[in-house]
Order: sequence, then C-alpha cells, then structure tokens
Amino acid sequence: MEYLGLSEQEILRREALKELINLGINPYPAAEYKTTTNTKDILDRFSDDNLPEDLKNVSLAGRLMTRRIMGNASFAELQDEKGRIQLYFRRDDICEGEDKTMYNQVFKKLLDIGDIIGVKGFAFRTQMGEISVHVKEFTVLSKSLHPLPIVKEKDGKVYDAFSDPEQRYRNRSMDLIVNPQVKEAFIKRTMLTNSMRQFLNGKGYLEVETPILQPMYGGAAARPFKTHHNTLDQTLYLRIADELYLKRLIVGGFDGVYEFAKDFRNEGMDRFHNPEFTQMELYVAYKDYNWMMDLVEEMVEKIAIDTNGTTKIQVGENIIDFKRPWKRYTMFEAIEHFSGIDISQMDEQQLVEVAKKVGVEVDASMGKGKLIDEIFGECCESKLIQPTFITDYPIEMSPLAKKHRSKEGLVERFEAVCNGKEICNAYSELNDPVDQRYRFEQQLLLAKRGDEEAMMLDEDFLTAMEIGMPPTAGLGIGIDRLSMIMTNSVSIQDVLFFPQMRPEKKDTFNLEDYTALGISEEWAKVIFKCGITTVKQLKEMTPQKLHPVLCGMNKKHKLGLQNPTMDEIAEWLSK
RNA sequence: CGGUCCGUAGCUCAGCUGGUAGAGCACCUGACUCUUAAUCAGGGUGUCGAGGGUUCGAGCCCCUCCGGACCGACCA
Repeated sequence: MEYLGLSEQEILRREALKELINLGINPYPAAEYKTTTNTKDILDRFSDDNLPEDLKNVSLAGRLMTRRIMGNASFAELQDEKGRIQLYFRRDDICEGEDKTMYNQVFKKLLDIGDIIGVKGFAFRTQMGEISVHVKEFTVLSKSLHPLPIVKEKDGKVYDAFSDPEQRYRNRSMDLIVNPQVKEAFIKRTMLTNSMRQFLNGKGYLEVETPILQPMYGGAAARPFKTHHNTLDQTLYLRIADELYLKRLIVGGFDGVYEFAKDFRNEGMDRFHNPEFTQMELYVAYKDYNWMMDLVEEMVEKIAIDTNGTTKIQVGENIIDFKRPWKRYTMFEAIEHFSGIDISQMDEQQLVEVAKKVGVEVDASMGKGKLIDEIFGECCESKLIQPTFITDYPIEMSPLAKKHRSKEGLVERFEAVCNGKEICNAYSELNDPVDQRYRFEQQLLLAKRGDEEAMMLDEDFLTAMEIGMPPTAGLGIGIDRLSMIMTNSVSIQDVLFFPQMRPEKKDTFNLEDYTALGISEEWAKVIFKCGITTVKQLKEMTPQKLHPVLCGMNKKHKLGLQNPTMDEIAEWLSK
C-alpha cells in the first residue's frame, strides 16, 4: 500500500532499504563519521613517488554517483562538496572472511546511485592512470530513496544534462548535486558578498540590521507586500528599501552604516526581477556623490578581482572591464551622445515630443522627470555595456536626493549602468528637512496624477531629519544583479537558490468523499491513484470498467489487497 | 497582462499524413577481480500536463485550463 504512486525505481529502493535493515545495517546511522580528508585534497596531494603518509589510510564520505561493476571488483565515483574521486572496491578486500554479503549483497544489490556512504582505504593510481581510493571498508550513511537524474560526461562533453529550468528551480537540491557549475555560481555569489563586507568593514563602517516589517514603506518607488500584525491590529509592509531607517542611524551619530537587505517588491517577475531580492545600502556622513562614485569603482573593481581573479569579466558575448576609472556621463550628455538630441533646456511639452519620437509611450501621469528618465531608458541604457556612471538626474524622480550644487532642476545622483542594466543608485542625500517635506508633498501631487509608485509622506523620518542629519552620501547596490554579471548568468534565477515559482497544482485527496460510498481507505487511495480524483468521475465509471483497473493496480504495485468483487464495486457506484 | 514556443519512462529526447507508445542513459536478470559515457546477453518499467470536443480510432487536430521558457508591457 505504501508503495502506491511510486515509480518502479522508488519501490526497489524502498525494498533495498528494508533489506538493509534486515541485515542489521542502519541505513541512517546517528554516529559521527570521522573523515580525514576529502576528494579534492586527495587529488591535490597525491604523489606516485612519495605518497603522503596520511593518504595511505584515508577516511572520507560523500554521495555515490556512478558504479561500474565487473563481477568481483568494481569502480564507483564518490562526490563530496569539493568534487569527485573514483573508488575501487574488491570483494575480497571488503569481505575478509567467508561471508561475502557486504560486497555481493550490500554493495552490489542494495546500494544505489545517490546513496551517501563513508569509505576507508588508501589512495592509489589505477593502471589507466586515475587517482583513486582503494576501499577496504564502507559504511552506509544515508540511503537515497529518490533516483537522481543521470548525467554522464566524457572529454568535457556532458550527456543527458539535467537542464529543464522548471525542474531545476523546483528541486534545487538535485540541481546542485548533478550540475556542478550551479554550485560554482552560488559560491561566487558568497565570495562577492564576503568581498564587499570585507571592503566596507575595512573602511570602518558598521553593518546593521533594520526592520523588514515597516508600518510605512519608503525609500524607493515600488508597490509593497502588505501584511497585518494581530496584537497591534495594524497594517505592516515588507520593506521595499531600508534607506529611511539607515538615515535615522546617521542622524543618531553613526558616521558609516550599511546593511545587506532583503527587500520585497510586489511587481512583475522576469529574468531581472524576483519579488524578494537583495540590496546593499551604505550611508556615509560628510561625503558627497562624487566621493561615492570613487568608492563604487574601487569596491566593484575589487569584487571582480576577488570573484574572478581579473577585472575583465565575460558576460554573454561581451567582456566587461571593471578597471578604474569608469566612464562618466551626465544624463543629458548620455542622451545627447546616443540620440543626438539636447534636451537640457526643454520644457515638458517639448520633452513629450522627444519622448514620442524615440518611441516612449507617453501618458498624462508623467511629469518632466519621468519623461527624461523614459527617454534615457529608451535611448541609452541598453547601449551601456561597460560600467558607466550616469550623473545628475531630474529632481522630480529623486525625492530623497540633494539639489545639485550648481545645476537648476537636477539632483546630485548617479547610477552605475553595466551590461545595459542599472547596478547601483546613489545620491548626495537630501538633509534639508524643509526641502524634504516639500519633496514629499510633490510626490503626493504625483500620486494624485495617478503615479502608483509615488512615495508616502513619512513624518517620523522627517522628524529625524529635523533633528539634523549631516551631509551624507548614500548608495544602493543590487546584489543579485551584480552576482549575475560576476557569474555570467542570464537570469536572476541562476543566482537565487530558491527563486519564486508558482506552486505546482496537484489534485488533493479527500478520503471522506470515498468512504461515504462504503469504500475502504486502501481502495480509496487506489482509486485516486488511478486518476479518478473526484466522486463525479467515479460515478461515471461502470463496474465492468473499474474492476480490471483496480485489480490490475493491486497486482502491479504488489499491494496485497483482497480484490473487490464486481458486486461490491457496483454497490459503491450506486450510492 | 499580450505574443511565440514547450510539457511523452527516473533523466535527456524522438514520435511522419490521426491507425497497437519509441531510443540512449538509469533500472531489473545474468556474465565479468583495473573500469571510467565500462563492456556483453536478455527485459520497456508510461494516467503522452489536466479536462472536454471532432473521429470507427487522438501523443498528434480543435477548445478550455494548469505549469514553464523566451520576448514585450509593467517594474528604476
């Protein structure tokens, strides 16, 4: 009964599990398995002439990935976190006495690909020249009941790769086991954050944590996820940014704070967007955006070297070079450079004309700033492959950035664009509480015009600013986007372990529906498994049709149930 | 939300003009004490994503739905 719904291979593995237990072998032992080495260590340190002493007696553990059985000797491959190594088993080494069970039964019959075992033995080189471990003793550490995809490789060419994106994302464990390059991308992502953290700590900035559940969302233009706190009987939002909290800490007297923040935006999903994503935000007192540009260049250059050993990164068809200094354009310069149109002196009506000309869909809710941003997006962004700073944005788009020190209508803001996508966003932060209140009020006007993403007015934040915030430079840098570039990934899903997916919809089994017809629990499950998942479907059957189906299932899956008679089935269907 | 494509065995995929579900690997039975995509001899293990329709007959044609990928919209 318990095997119902399982494939042949899964049933066989469960039977092997029982057999192991019958032989007195615990397939899931509790005790620590002491290892002395790992696959990579052996391969690195092996020497034909002068084998290190400790490799003459090794203990290591991992997952069995292939087996090549040749009667009384076998080769297998063991995979651990660091890699793979070949194992050599001989019956008479595994079983010293007359009892050959450990080899003939346990190794040959009861182990499967995917099982986790520990082995003891010695390192050696085979006649064909492959460094291997000659196994003297093995221990089952975890029996695998679910078959793995079988991926074969020869001369660097991979056969039967486990490549279906849906399967891979839904079953990331499997993906990581059989696709080593997937693991590498995630290791690189961690190297990236380690590198960034090290850089920031080295400058003396303090890593902090601020609320993810916020009574009011702000710091970015986006739609939030909304939730509710029962005790407070209050609406809370998952943060879309942590900017407004980090600035309160600057007000509080920390001169450099940063946070690796999971942010949440309730918007579309595509290969550049996941509803939850990671951003690093940094605020440093007494600095401005020019200073911050230098910091970003220095930091990202270091990250490229730390993750890839070079400033030149292959991304798709392009080689992107993060070596300092990066190109810098003002936004107006960039638009003029790529489109030949100088919009720096234009009014809103003229901008509408330009926007239409370059192919932007214009609607009434768009202010001057939005129009300029759209024109930039259309003309420039995708053409900026090498890391480039775009500076001096229109004030309407940037309610938290300080007015430009010399250019009317602009703010001291920059973005770094790379491979056609924004990777960071930074300002000389607005610290004038009067101006900040005015900017929030302008946002409210935009909201009235229909801009769904206009910011809310945050009184608590304004109070903090009224206490007095030092002049401050702020930065937000997209960790997922940067990881995509550093790992040459085409989709954000390749740098998130568990990207958001729609849940698989499965028919739900409702036992009472069946027992109400006088069907036993066992047979109800069988009927459900046959694909008759509703009572309505069941009623449409005839006893003549159903009887052989059920008896067939019973026989095929070795359920050992008493087959129902035709009359019994007729009775179920008649109720 | 719109367009294009996809969903068949544990995995990768084939399946013609509608006519009894196929291959490789995996798996099962057997052989083999240095193999490595091991090999050799046998064995097909499947609600063809779900539901409905057309038809004598549907994996294939039509409709609806579910899930996914890509492009676009939206989203800094």
